[in-house]
Amino acid sequence: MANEKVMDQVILGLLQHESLTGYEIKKRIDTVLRFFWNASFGSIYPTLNQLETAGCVTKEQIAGSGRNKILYTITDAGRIRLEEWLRQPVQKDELRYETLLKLFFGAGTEKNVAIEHIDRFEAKVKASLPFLEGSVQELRGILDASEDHTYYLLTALFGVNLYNASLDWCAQARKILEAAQTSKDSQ
Amino acid sequence: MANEKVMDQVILGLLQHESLTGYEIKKRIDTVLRFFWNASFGSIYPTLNQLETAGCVTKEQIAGSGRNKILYTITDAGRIRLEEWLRQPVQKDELRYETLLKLFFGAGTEKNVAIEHIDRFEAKVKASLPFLEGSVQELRGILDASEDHTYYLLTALFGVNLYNASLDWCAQARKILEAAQTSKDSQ
DNA sequence: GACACGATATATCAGATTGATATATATAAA
DNA sequence: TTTATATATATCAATCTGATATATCGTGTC
Repeated sequence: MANEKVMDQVILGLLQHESLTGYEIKKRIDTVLRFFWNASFGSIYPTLNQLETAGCVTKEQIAGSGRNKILYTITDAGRIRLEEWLRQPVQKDELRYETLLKLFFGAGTEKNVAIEHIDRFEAKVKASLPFLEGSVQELRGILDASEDHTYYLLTALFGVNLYNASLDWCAQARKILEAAQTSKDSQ
Repeated sequence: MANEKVMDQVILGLLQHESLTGYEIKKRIDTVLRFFWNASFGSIYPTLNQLETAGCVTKEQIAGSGRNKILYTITDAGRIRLEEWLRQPVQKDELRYETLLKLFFGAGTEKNVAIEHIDRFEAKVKASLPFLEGSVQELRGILDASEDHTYYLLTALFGVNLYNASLDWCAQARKILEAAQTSKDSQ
């Protein structure tokens, strides 16, 4: 048993809400889970087959008009497996920021290079914030409609906190670099 | 060429500062890079061999007293390769939080389970903050001693911002869950 | 009507990474 | 003396990513 494969649970979690194809699962991950989880087709399709073998999901061929399409539905066994996982303590929360890596080793280049990394990082964060802030606003308005909305709100709120803290940091970081520049210039 | 292997650059970045063994590289990653990057022996040792073959590092057998030990030193080619990478735009900054995943799918269990996840998350963050805050304080005091310190400060500062934002979120999240609990109880 | 383009849809593979395990010595504590 | 922990390298199965292949569908445009 050892370590549960988290990908299994992501798929079961999405299927608990509605039956989906592999392609639709990928889209869900890329939109709603995007800022705290991601996955590729190369892990989604094999995992779906494993879950079917394990009896956690059932396949259903949809013959749209020649194009093949496979709809997956969660089973009772799948729901039980998901619920058990949800109760277990979290194994790992991980941050993997190449931006911080390039800054940490940044003394190897000019300060301008570091500032450009910060500018690009800031631009990415600013581009992502509106979606998260929109989600928070929307979810706060429909909190009573479904228990799900409360949980979605929690995650979106984390994103807003993280991204605002990131923007604060961008301003602080630029100030520190500018100060360092000044002291060096005056040597 | 396509995508540079980031692990190569992490090792070159650490070796730029001082020659190290594979084991010492692992220790550096686990302490100073810990909160925004990590790596296992299974990627460090093979990568070191690849870097040697590519002429980016040189090996040196250290015969301490029977125990084998291999010290790696960066070459000029390695320094050039690192500097080129430092100038290139960041490919990917990634967050991978199992905690948010369990909360997102959390309507499948009781609210108490969600609160426990938040409590454990908060405990982990609180345990990590002192090290980061200590680093910030220390680095601010020795900013003039080395250009490196400015860059180390930037990354430590990001950690402090992130972790403080995380603690804020824990309080917000608990409040939201408690409010939802109340409205359900009063039905 | 022909053509191009992007979205839908599944599948596979090389290369890279993790977490575990194996092996062996050194050091410190009980 | 024994036990445990730190130092040190190495390898492996399972897994994941990013790329690529294949094919259909819908939409816009020349």
